[in-house]
Amino acid sequence: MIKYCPMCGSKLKKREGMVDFFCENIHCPARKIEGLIHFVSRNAMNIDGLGERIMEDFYNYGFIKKISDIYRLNSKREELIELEGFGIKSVDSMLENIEASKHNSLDRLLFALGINGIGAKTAKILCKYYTSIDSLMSANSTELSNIHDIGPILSENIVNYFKDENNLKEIEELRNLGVNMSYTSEETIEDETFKDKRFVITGSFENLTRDEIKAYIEKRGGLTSDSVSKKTDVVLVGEAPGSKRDKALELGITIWNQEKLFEIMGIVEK
DNA sequence: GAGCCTCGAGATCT
DNA sequence: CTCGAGGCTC
Repeated sequence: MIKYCPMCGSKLKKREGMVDFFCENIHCPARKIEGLIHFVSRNAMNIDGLGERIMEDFYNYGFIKKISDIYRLNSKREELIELEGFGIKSVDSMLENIEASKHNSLDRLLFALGINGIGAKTAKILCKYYTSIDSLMSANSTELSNIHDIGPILSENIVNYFKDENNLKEIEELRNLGVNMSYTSEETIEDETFKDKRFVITGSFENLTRDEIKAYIEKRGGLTSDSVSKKTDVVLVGEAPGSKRDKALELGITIWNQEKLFEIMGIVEK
């Protein structure tokens, strides 16, 4: 079944293993909006109060056409307050959150930029070798390929991204607007309960998001990943698990249900 | 020992 | 999908 983009009429492509469709047309407004939404999203720049809905509206009103516009929004304060559904409080809180995001570490920014193939994890890996965006920008593909987990394709994607005039311009704009471009976050491990244990999470848990569980595990020296393999130590199975549960059973991997997880978290936390 | 292939593992970033 | 390990060939 072929689907078409409601925004520009181009064909929609399905991404392998992903639920969403995306528009083939690089210049499609829908794609630009998607990119902007990605930029502010939880695991990227994490700007609260500027969600999907609002971003779409702001794009259509012309307040935000490109990512650097997010950091120019404070000059539109008076206009924003006049908008329906907004007031002094919500606008100021949003602007504060935007301001705060300027201090994010480089790995968040790298992920937020949406470089092809560079997700949250790969962004962190890159930051271990390049602690500022300038050093990353001046790296060539041979050098990048030498990094474990970065191969020729990712290297090319990175180099090409930083070759693009528009991208370079945007990065300079962001820099001038005060966005941090160096790696500052350090992994804080509280204890080693889960040292070198590999976890996979499937399904949902009461009162806890996946990210919270993930953070909990990582703080205790554990690792999380998205796919089950024989290297996985524990699979956390919540409500409505996916095929990961089946795979865990197939491979005979330890399974913890919600009860077990909460029990362990209770013991560890006291 | 370079150049292939295949395959398991793990990340993808809209 | 991409990466890298390991196996195979020349």
